Amino acid sequence: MDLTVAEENYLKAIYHLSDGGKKSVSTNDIAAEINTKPASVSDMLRKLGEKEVIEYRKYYGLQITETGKRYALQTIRKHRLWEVFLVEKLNFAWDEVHEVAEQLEHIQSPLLIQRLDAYLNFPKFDPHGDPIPDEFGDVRSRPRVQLNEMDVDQTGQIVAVKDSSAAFLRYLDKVGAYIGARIKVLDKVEFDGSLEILVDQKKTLFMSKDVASNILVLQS
Amino acid sequence: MDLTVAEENYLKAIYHLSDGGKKSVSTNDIAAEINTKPASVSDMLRKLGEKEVIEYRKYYGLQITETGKRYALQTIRKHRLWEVFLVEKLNFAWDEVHEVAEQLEHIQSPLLIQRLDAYLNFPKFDPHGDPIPDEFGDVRSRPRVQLNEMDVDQTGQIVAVKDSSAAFLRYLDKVGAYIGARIKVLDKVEFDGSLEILVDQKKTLFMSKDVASNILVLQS
DNA sequence: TTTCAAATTTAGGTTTGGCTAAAAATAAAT
DNA sequence: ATTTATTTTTAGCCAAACCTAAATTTGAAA
Ligand SMILES: [Mn+2]
Ligand SMILES: [Mn+2]
Ligand SMILES: [Mn+2]
Ligand SMILES: [Mn+2]
Repeated sequence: MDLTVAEENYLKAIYHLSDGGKKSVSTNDIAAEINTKPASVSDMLRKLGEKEVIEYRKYYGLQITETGKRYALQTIRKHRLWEVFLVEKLNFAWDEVHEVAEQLEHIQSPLLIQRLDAYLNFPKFDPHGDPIPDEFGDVRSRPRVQLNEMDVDQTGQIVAVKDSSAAFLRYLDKVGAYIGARIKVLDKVEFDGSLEILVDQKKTLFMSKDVASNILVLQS
Repeated sequence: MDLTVAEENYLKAIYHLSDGGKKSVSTNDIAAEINTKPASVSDMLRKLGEKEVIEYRKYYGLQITETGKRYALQTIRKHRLWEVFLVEKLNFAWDEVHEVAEQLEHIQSPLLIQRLDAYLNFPKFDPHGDPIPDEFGDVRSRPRVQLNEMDVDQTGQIVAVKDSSAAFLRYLDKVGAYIGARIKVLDKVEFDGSLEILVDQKKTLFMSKDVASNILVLQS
């Protein structure tokens, strides 16, 4: 069976919102995620149910099926491989890749993805630190915590960002935070949860709790 | 104004069939070229006329406008740049690239094409020897003749193929003809137009007139 | 000049993926 | 146990891009 571009986008949104199939997802949440109206989502859910990529019970939520998960992961794999290509080979900044990858992820050609993967040297993570599923849909996830949940004096390495918006990524560029940076929590303000961190043993940085909650750290 | 994928494909077909805007094109020819029914073509021609990318007079032919030409050349540029990428970087064979390039040519991102062009070192020709229009739509065409029209003892270099079908390209691979090969016409059979050529001063090759007519040569 | 075959267009229908407005179901609050 | 607010679905439309079948136009042949 072949999915349309719209169906691929819905499935990807559902996969993300359900946290990989764990949580149940609401019609309104999907509508917000992909910028459509709830009425359109209802319609599509019926169709996805008929194609058996989700299990859909009207008025109650939906579950993504194993088949659906495979399709979603395939699209995510393509999205992230293209993001790596754009950054590594075409010198895109990490805040410029998302829109283009949203288009490229729908190109149909197994050979293309296989060759691209090899050309990029089988990368395991995309420019935002997100893991790239292998061709069978297996994801190697690393244990990671939100920076705002770390305690004073704890150390680690920035491995990913939760928010991939251009605004957030450019802010990180400006203050000198990047994937791979070694960090240490120097201070935490009780009142608002903001914190002071040391980056690469030389630069100190103040950030709000909101910013910190979008930075994911591998603790050491 | 933004064109849909279908509109881009129609415009590209019209550009090719009209030989770059020179000849007039028929509804049936377009239908054959893009595998649709004449009725669908009529419908689309009306729309393209309204968008003023062609000048359309019902029952009489159509002319592609300057605007239309610019769009067509933009799509052709993207198609050919992607073909170069697939062959040079991802090790696709020259008979494997067309279908994928048909999809990639519709990705919308001026930055992507600009970077891709630079990454490929501003190539002037695609893997089939066709010229790549520059970002302004200017095409640098070389004078070239069909191999079947050359006379005995004339020499030259294969610079392009007219037929880019996988079947034809694989045939050329098999017999050892390729873009860049130096050739000399050794003999021509009066009866059926078939000919014997010398490739790279070492290998002789017999081919039908039909095959020869799809090989384009820069004479020397 | 009439006739006729081929090319082309129009009419009417389908699928996909949207939309708005209205109806229905669920869940929360009295 | 009702009422009410929220969520979700249904009903009815629309546009794009195709289709088949029926009309129309054109141009060539009789
Ligand atoms: Mn992305
Ligand atoms: Mn990413
Ligand atoms: Mn091609
Ligand atoms: Mn080509």
